[in-house]
Amino acid sequence: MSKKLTSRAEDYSKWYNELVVKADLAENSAVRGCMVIKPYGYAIWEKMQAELDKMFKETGHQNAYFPLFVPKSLFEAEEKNAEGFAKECAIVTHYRLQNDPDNPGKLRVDPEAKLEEELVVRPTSEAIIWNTYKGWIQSYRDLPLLINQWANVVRWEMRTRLFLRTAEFLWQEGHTAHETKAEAIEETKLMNDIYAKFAENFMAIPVIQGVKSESERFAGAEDTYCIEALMQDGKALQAGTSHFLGQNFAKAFDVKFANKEGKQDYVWATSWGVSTRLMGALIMTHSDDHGLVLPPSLAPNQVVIVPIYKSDEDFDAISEVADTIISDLRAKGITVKFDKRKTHRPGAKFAQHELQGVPLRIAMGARDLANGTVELARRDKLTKEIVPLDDLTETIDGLLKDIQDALFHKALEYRNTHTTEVDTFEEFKDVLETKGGFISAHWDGTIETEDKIKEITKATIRCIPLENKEEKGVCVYSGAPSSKRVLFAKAY
RNA sequence: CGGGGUGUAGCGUAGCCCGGUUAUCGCGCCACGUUUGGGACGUGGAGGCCGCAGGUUCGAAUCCUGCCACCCCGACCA
Repeated sequence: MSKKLTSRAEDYSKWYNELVVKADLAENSAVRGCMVIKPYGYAIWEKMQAELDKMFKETGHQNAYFPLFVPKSLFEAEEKNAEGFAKECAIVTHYRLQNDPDNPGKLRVDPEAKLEEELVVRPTSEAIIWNTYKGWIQSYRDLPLLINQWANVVRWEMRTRLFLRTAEFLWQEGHTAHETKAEAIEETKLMNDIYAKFAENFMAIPVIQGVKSESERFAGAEDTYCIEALMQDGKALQAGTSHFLGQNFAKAFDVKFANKEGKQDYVWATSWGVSTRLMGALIMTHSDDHGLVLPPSLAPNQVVIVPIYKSDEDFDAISEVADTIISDLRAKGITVKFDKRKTHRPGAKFAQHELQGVPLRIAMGARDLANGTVELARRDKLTKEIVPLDDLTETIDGLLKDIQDALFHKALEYRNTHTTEVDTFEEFKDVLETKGGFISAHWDGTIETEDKIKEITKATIRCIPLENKEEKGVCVYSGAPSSKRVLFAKAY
């Protein structure tokens, strides 16, 4: 087995898969297309959950939980939504097994136990939630209703990939109901903004906020806002979405309320979500050939201490100093792990912690004890320095902030140098092929052009960026007039 | 679901074309000893229905047929 990861130049997909498995984040399960998230990977997910949850609650949202199963009749109530997800649904048709008379020791589905109505395993929860909201909303006094749920969903995809597209995945989905259209749109934008802040400040992943074109829009939505990130191989990844659902679900599920004038009106809705896919974004944004690189805010352990010793006496002496360092760091809110395993040599520990992306490593041996120093190594730049034990806590605190910042700016720099404005289709194809990344170009606004470009180049419109200014131009493909540049890329 | 590829120990593999001793090698694993400032070394050891089911043959990992699984490229998608 090679000690290094596969070179990404050779095969980015393989590199990604190897990294996910070797860094102990996740692996494929025995169930087709499903993923086992291992403890280390799950610890990262928990950190993400905690931060998102905090941001949701700060903006007035509450958590709740709705059923995994959606009766087919409810599922099909909002037609566009149902149609959009129909091709990737897992369906429960029976509720009992029995001994198979033809195969002793085996079980079969009891044909007598067929459900009256099939149950769809939720690919998303709008249907079951709006059916419930119907009973919760009667008056404007019940609004806004701001609810989020942490759940698993199932989408029976043809092709799957660890974290990026698994048959079952974990996510949060927010579902809100509002009195007015303006308020619902405001909520949609607010949540997209929260996702952008989370991605950039917490995960150190720069994102572009924008609106989806009609063909990429969520089934059943009036408008889909999104955050788009650029991966190191030049492909784009949709990292989060926030939908303005208009009154589509309110009408489909008959959710009306009495407004201040005493008249009945349908409520306005939003839904928004991010998933374990964000972990894929994390891996593909920051990692290098030594393994994962974690921003300090997401690392289960921000610092690891590796003792280097020959005798038990040495170890005891090092442990004593290490204990002081640990309590100082913890007092400052920094998470630290003392890797005191006697079964592994220092070199093996170094390699493992690098693979797992621990931001800072302290190595301490007899030499350091004598000098009152430690060796401090930072994961992102792979640099090492000898630093004095005095004010080590401050040094580390500063370095962690610096790493968080450096990771974001490195990724931002990459995105900036891989975002290209083009004005001709020749240039479009050339940039896509030779350089990749985001392509900013004029588009005539038609689905036909979008489809044609996709067919020829495999690039899709990732979004119409919110920050793009009005600019007169002509469509890169059709030559028809256009008022704004949009962002194209090959996507995951 | 179309096109291509691969299934040999926990992982990565040799052998297959041209059938023939006890299935190769590396990593990992176990024991003991020596080691420990960047993935240690030595000695010994355990681990295989060679994807599954048939067939051909004195004899099959190897040849034939069928099936299954996985990977890659499409279509689909957060």
